[in-house]
Amino acid sequence: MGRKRTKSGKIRLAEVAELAGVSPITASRFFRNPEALSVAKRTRVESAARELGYVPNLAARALASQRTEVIGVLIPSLTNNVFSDVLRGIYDASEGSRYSIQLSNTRYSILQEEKLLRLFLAQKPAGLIVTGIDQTTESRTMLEAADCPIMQIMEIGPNPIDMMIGFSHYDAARAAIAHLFDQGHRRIGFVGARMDPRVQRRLDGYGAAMKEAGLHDQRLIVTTATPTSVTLGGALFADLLAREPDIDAVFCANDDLALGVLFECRRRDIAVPDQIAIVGFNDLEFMASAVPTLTSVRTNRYEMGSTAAAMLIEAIEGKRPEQPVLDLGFTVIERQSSQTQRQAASPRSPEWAPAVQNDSVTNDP
Amino acid sequence: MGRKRTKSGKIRLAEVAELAGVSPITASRFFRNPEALSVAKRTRVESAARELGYVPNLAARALASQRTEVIGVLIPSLTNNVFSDVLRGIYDASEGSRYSIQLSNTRYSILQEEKLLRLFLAQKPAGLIVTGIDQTTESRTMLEAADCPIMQIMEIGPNPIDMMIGFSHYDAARAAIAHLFDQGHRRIGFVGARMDPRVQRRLDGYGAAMKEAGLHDQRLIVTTATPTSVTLGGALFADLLAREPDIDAVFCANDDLALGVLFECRRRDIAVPDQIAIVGFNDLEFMASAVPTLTSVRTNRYEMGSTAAAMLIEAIEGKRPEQPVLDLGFTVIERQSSQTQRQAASPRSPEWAPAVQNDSVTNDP
DNA sequence: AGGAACGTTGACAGCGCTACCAGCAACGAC
DNA sequence: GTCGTTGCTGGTAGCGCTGTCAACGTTCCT
Repeated sequence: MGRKRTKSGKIRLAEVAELAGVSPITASRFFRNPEALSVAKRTRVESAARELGYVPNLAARALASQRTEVIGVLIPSLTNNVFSDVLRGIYDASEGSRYSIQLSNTRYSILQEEKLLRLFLAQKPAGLIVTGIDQTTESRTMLEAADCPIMQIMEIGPNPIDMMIGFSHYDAARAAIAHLFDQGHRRIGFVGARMDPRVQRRLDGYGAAMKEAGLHDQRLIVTTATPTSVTLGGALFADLLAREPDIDAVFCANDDLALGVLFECRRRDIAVPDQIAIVGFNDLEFMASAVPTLTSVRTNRYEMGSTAAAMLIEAIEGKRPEQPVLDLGFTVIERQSSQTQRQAASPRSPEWAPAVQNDSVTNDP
Repeated sequence: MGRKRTKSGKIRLAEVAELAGVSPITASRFFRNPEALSVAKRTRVESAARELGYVPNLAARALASQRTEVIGVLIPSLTNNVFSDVLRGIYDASEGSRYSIQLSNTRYSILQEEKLLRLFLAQKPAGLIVTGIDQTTESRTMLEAADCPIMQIMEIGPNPIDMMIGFSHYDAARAAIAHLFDQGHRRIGFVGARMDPRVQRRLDGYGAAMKEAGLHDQRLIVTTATPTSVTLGGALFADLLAREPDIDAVFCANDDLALGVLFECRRRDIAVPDQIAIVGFNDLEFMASAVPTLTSVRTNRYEMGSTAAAMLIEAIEGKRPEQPVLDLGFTVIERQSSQTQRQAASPRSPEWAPAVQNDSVTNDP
């Protein structure tokens, strides 16, 4: 009958092995651990595989080996720019590795996260990336019991489940407020939307800084559970102004809100930064380009994603990092929107020039 | 010895079947086609599965059935807002279905796309979503030979591989230019970046409209292969102005560029729309919020993703749509940035108000 | 020279599920 | 009463790959 062919006409490992003149198991090893083969067989299998155009059947491999080569990723939003940068890092780092990414959207719900976690874990992923440190206790239990490496990203905190990579949103917010204090601002408002745990911690950092300076005032804080948007930034700022017309600065929980505030200032002919300073968070690309250029807290999102995926893959392959918690820090990028008159008088870049960024107040741990 | 347990301690279908007092194959059917079972057995299997907390092993299922429940998605960019909206639609529509999404990033390279396609096809996906209509001939051959439904998204054109959903970028650009003509503009510049095929077709639409009006001038067109950004919008606009100071409008290939142009106008004290009108493309959220509010061409991105996934799943399950090509149309959203003095004199929304959108020039096929 | 140690290879036996087809009961048509 | 026909159920036989462990040849040491 000659050599058997798989029903679908696809090449199997057995065919490769036959052509190479080795046993199937040896051919199998070639794909998983080539170093274990003698050079002679290695080249024979390699050329046989190439000649036949062999592609391994992942389902069969997963079934036989009792594990998959899938990294599960749980993020709260698919559309938030912040997460797309992180995601790009994750995908870039996973490319070229044998692992593929399985992505799911928790929509900022830890209950949804728990549900998805259960789904993921049931398929024995090779590793898992989850967002933040605020899982349900049930989720935490499952993650701790999981027999694969776990990476928590976006922020750092106590009691990592396994590995953790991010930065302190609390400290970042404090640094932003410190910068505003430096520039002489005192009545600093806070504008926040969505209020997920990380935004909440930024608010906490803001609150702590204000309290220490004896400047805290609950009425300076405007937040909403509504998803963030530029338009919302303008609306929240309008609320803030209506309540507290004497504010001299606004710290926005993210850059979209900051842009909305800027537009609202423009609508009302409020001079930025002379009448009101604006500071955003994340340092999205447009911040450097706005008029005036907008101060923001830069976070290393792409690096966070790529490092997380790279570390996770290392851990999957047995090389656990000596430092399981990595603080990627942040940088307050000071731009025109928060610089006082005196400093703006000798601008580092002329007003009309394509916005140039000047880094400062770095926190690189 | 009692009942056998899987090595990992997980519940297998056989255990469920045993508890339910049916054969494994009957239990299997319960999960794939419950209607085929008698009501009695159906409930027995269901409660047995629940009691044991059974979760099917997808790898075994894929191996035995020779097909996966994976939908492959190939998009050019993970960070472009346009695609994140589409993706969200795809993920939302796939949720609740049995299918999972396998995402890959082609980085705007059709060679990379071909490579990824080969990878995907080798794993026999249940269906495939690819971006655009400009595949390599090799890719096209593979897709046509694939034994799963294929969905092309983002635009429509002749010769669909299988199914197609999108809109005409050419027509959308023409509609935008027609609107500018309506408003009395004649020297209309084009600013484009990245220049992927869809941006190219917008440029073609612009060119055709200008030619027909006898206003075409190659010097009005500024493009670059560089990835798009707000900052780049400002820079390209600066180039355009340097070359053609007498332009009275700019059509931007996307909204980020438009925002950059707006900021650059502000930097140079150019009045918008009085001196120069601005029209963007995609109608991202911030366009309605800018000062002045920015005219744009709205596209139905989320709907595109969700409909594509829903139609694909239907097709996978044998219910092919009677109409395999779906035109989702577009809408020119006219805002302050392109409305002439006369009309602005009686604004539909006061200048200072939170931006309100007024839809018009709809193309809903 | 004998044996241990190492590097390399192969046989066997599944992994958990489903395709295929056969079997059986219940029912209606002729 | 016999013969389909339909609806449901089960047995058999893998899907393509890898874990385990034994066996082989070679080298190096004593």
